[in-house]
Amino acid sequence: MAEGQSQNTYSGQALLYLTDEQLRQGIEAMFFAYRGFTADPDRILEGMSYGRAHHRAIHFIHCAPGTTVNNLLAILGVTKQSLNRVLRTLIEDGLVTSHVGRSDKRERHLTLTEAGEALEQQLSDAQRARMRDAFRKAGPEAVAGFKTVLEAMMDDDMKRAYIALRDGR
Amino acid sequence: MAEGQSQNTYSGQALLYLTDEQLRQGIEAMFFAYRGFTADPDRILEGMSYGRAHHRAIHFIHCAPGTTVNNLLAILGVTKQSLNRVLRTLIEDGLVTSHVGRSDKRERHLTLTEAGEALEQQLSDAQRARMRDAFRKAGPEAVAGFKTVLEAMMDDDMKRAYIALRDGR
DNA sequence: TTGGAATGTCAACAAGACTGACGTATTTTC
DNA sequence: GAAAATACGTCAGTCTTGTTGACATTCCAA
Repeated sequence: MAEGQSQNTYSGQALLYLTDEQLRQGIEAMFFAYRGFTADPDRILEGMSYGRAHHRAIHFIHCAPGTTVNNLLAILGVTKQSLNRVLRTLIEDGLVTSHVGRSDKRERHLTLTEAGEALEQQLSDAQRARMRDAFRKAGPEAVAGFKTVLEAMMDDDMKRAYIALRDGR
Repeated sequence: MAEGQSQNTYSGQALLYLTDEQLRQGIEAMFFAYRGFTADPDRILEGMSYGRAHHRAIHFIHCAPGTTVNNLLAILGVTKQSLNRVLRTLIEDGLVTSHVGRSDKRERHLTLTEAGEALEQQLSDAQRARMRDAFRKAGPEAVAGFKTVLEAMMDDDMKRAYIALRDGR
């Protein structure tokens, strides 16, 4: 692990947090933390023939009720065919309703049913509980830093989607 | 988004960063940031018949040269069948070598070949570049908070693996 | 009005995860 | 020394979730 150490020692002390070793730590922290992040909802979903993809769809339909398939596509970053399979099962199972658009009949507007909202609640309760524990342990300043770094790590279009969701509420 | 607001207003100001809305923001930040986090290596890997699973294996073999299959299994959190498929191709392609253990001949010790190290370098350069940009934009205090929150979000055994890797260097 | 663009659906396939069962070599335990 | 446990590999089958390709419907603008 000696490679590339030299290129980061330009100005002595101030940039020590940018050494390759620190960056590698950050990378591994992301990897392990993401596992924890998804563990609880995954556990709930397993055995009910749903997966993480269903969770994501439910999450964002809950946040933006009446959103279109295309809109959801942009947020989730998958192909429409992939999303369609997930949506189809959710609609069949009565968790999501799909309404033909009034002004543009090509569009389908998606909404959670009562059952869908109930599952969303269950999933996000579990995920929030972990996030809340982590936030509480870390304290408000750490949480601010956490969000700052994550935002800086996003692709530009993902950042736009994130900001739009955040400010749209 | 009116549900559950009341349960977090116990003590007025101090815990505002723990509202459901703040937690939801954190959840979405994790989702979007993780996409950015994996985007660059994914782009490099695509078209060379490797995927994210290969990247993860290469990463941790690089970090702990001579590690055993069992060890890697524990860190990656997948089944041996799943890991085996990945390792087999990496060994066939001459990126990883597998040596029978000296003291315990049941074990296989895994190491990156020169070609393997080259690919690791290419992948981690890309991932570190993004992490470095994010860290630099956010500043040292934010980075400290970022790591604190991520660590608090891990499952206990993942945290142990993370700490061991961190302190083992 | 007609042809292109946009939206969404169906079908087939691949990667990567999983379980379960089995085989082999080696080590540990009784 | 025999039996149990461990480490690893492999075959076969399934599931989720991503991909492309082909196609129907709807809208809009030339």
